[in-house]
Amino acid sequence: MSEHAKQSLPHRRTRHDHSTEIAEDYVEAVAEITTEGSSCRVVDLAKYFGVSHVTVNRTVGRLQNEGLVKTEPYKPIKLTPKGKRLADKCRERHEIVYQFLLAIGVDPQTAAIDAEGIEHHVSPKTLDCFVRYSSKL
Amino acid sequence: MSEHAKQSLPHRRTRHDHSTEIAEDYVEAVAEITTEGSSCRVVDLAKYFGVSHVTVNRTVGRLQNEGLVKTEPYKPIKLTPKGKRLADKCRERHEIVYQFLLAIGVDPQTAAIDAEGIEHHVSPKTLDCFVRYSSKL
DNA sequence: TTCAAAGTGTAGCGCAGGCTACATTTGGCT
DNA sequence: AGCCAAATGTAGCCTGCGCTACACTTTGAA
Repeated sequence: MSEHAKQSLPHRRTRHDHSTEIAEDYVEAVAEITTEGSSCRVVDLAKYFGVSHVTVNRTVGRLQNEGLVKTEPYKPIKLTPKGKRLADKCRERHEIVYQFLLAIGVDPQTAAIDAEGIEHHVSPKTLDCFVRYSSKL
Repeated sequence: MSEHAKQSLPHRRTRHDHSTEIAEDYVEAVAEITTEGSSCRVVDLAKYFGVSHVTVNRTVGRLQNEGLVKTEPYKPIKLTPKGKRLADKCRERHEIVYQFLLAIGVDPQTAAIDAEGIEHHVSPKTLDCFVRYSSKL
């Protein structure tokens, strides 16, 4: 019975975070695509995520409302300072998770896939443990 | 450019899995609540996940369509054999992830929370690495 | 037995992500 | 300049998860 109270906290957290994950994925992608040469367009993100340009468009609109990106019609997508900060944080975390998976013996391709899924659910504390372990080798 | 093809696979996968995660969480919860004495009711799941009974009701309906659970109006929720199998698999995977986090030095409470988020994104290969590491201590 | 509380079901709303189909703008090439 | 293809925008639909409000069963206690 009091099990429920104890359990509900983790679950509640997991559930809500979903739309945040997408925001993180997008700013990460915008950062990566932008630095990779030219600018980041809707079509780039559509290819990157394997979704239609419509989905990208609406999501970018949401991110703009949240102050993470900046766009004008038919113009490239840029990160705001806030978006840049988030992207940097995510990129760093992503790298830590990826390197950690490699460190425990996961093959690079699997590590790349799993890191994508895992990164959003790793708390700072756990991330610390990842760093500590990776650097121990 | 060919970067995109390489990248889109991991992302596509991550994205789709979301509704599957909830199915996994539900069968896991039903299994846990049911074995903990009496039967699993809508209200139990609502408390467990910290959501309204309406949300539980609809989700249980979906899971019934997918053949994971069985219910009749005003009756308890039971797992089908298929649901039981999934629940067992998830429980095992969950435990592995949790124990692994403890093994690398994460505190129990944080490990419980992070395990909830991480478990759905761990591939069999990575899970193997987790097992190997945990048993190495 | 009766009746109120707890549990469950249903209607209907919002948000977010997915899509196709169609309209519009850009941009490059002849 | 003109035109076509690619990129972008818009309309409208579906699914899934979240909710409140309200209706209906179950159930236990007076």
